[in-house]
Amino acid sequence: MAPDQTDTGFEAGEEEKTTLQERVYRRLRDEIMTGRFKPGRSVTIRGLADELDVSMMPVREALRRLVTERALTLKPNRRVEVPAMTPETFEELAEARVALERLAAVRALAAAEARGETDALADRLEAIDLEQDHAIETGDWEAYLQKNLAFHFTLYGAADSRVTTPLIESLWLQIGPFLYLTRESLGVTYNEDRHKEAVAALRARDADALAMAVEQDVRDGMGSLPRERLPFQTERS
Amino acid sequence: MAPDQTDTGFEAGEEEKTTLQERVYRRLRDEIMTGRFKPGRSVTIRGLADELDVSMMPVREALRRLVTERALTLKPNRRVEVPAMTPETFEELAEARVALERLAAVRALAAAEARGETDALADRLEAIDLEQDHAIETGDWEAYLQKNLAFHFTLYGAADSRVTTPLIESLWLQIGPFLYLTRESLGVTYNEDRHKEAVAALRARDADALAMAVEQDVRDGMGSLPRERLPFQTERS
DNA sequence: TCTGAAAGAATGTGATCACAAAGAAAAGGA
DNA sequence: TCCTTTTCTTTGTGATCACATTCTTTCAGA
Repeated sequence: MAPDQTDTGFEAGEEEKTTLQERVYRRLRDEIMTGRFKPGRSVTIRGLADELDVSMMPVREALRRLVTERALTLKPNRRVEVPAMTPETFEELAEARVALERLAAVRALAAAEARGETDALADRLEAIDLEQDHAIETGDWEAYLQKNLAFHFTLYGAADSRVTTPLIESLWLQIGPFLYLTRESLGVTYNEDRHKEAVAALRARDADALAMAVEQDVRDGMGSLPRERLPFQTERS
Repeated sequence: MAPDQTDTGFEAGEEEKTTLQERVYRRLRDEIMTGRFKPGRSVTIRGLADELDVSMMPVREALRRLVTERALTLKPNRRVEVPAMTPETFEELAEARVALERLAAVRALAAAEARGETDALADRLEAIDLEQDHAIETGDWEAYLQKNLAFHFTLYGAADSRVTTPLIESLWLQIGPFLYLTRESLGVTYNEDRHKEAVAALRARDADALAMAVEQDVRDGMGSLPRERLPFQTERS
């Protein structure tokens, strides 16, 4: 993993020599992403500093960074909390994902083709998709989400986009914790495998079909969740 | 302006009672946006702290925030600098703008229509556009950019999008300084007025036409700049 | 004149402290 | 029992300092 703030950081991280702030940030983000930080939980600088056995400074900067990335919210009281998800925000996140991930997918195809790595990329994606199928069969919700994330970012990573990819990451950071929170209330159900459609489009060098497969994948994944059973927050919990 | 980090902050700010860090952040961002921070300029915490007559802390947090928003870059040396623009990044920024601003425009139309404010919005946009025309006639590059920014964010602001608008702002923050830097090397030239097309589409409640007008406006604005004369950096300057 | 090592200055990171504001708890009055 | 007021605690913000790393300058040797 790169030592600076520009690395995507979505890969599982080995402990490396970086700044303390960076490690605190990664740890907190990981906990948020996997839903271990429940909305409404009090997040205080001193509390986390004690818990992580560091001083206030690294925690403070990590929290600010997460707030800037919208993984956390800064309330008018200056207090930080895990943001609550509303149906409106959820809808908007889905739309933004469609817009940006279509773009990223098309760019990925162009970049991979330019380097002659399109088929190699398709192979890698296919392998990930197989693992995801396995997760679905065994009903492993966390593994399913993990493989889904890997699929998408492996695809977009091929584009080497320093603009688009970070934007998409920001969206996942907002959606992620919410999806993990649904793991108790939902079984894994999937109608059509859009990932296989995407891989096929990739092999066919069909940008339009690829964009459509990605769009449908996003819509399926976020739209199929039954609204009334999602853990939207109306009050604190 | 809101006291927390979620406000867009693109409006001209009156001095209000916020945190020191917030004011430092706003000031630095404004200087970056208007190109007063030339790429390659050394940006140090202590230097800015002395210059702004505050301690290191507010500057430190403001810089980190700007780095997270990609208005500044954190080099591997841990030093912060104004990022250089490359043709590839410029192209990608344009594509991302098209994707997100189409979405924001369509959402703005829907939201305005739901509140019955579509014509009022169109009126406001028309007024801004007139001012922009004036800026073009007088050859005032800064005013032109300023009015262009106002037009776009007035439109998107109608959507009340807490997800999409910040993403677009992040893109403008990366493009803005670059555009301001071109003010010496370029005259203001504009072929067709896409803003008028956008207003017309808004009045006609035609989402597709609106999206197309916005897309063309973005492409015109960024594509019409003659590549060879843009201040891309290959070395430090 | 050029190259490379060494000394000095400058910088980012992290820790600790002071202070004001916000929250929570306790006490007082009806 | 309920509401208001007061006290005490907790929290974020900003300042200052120490230390290790990096950058810059200086100087010696060829």
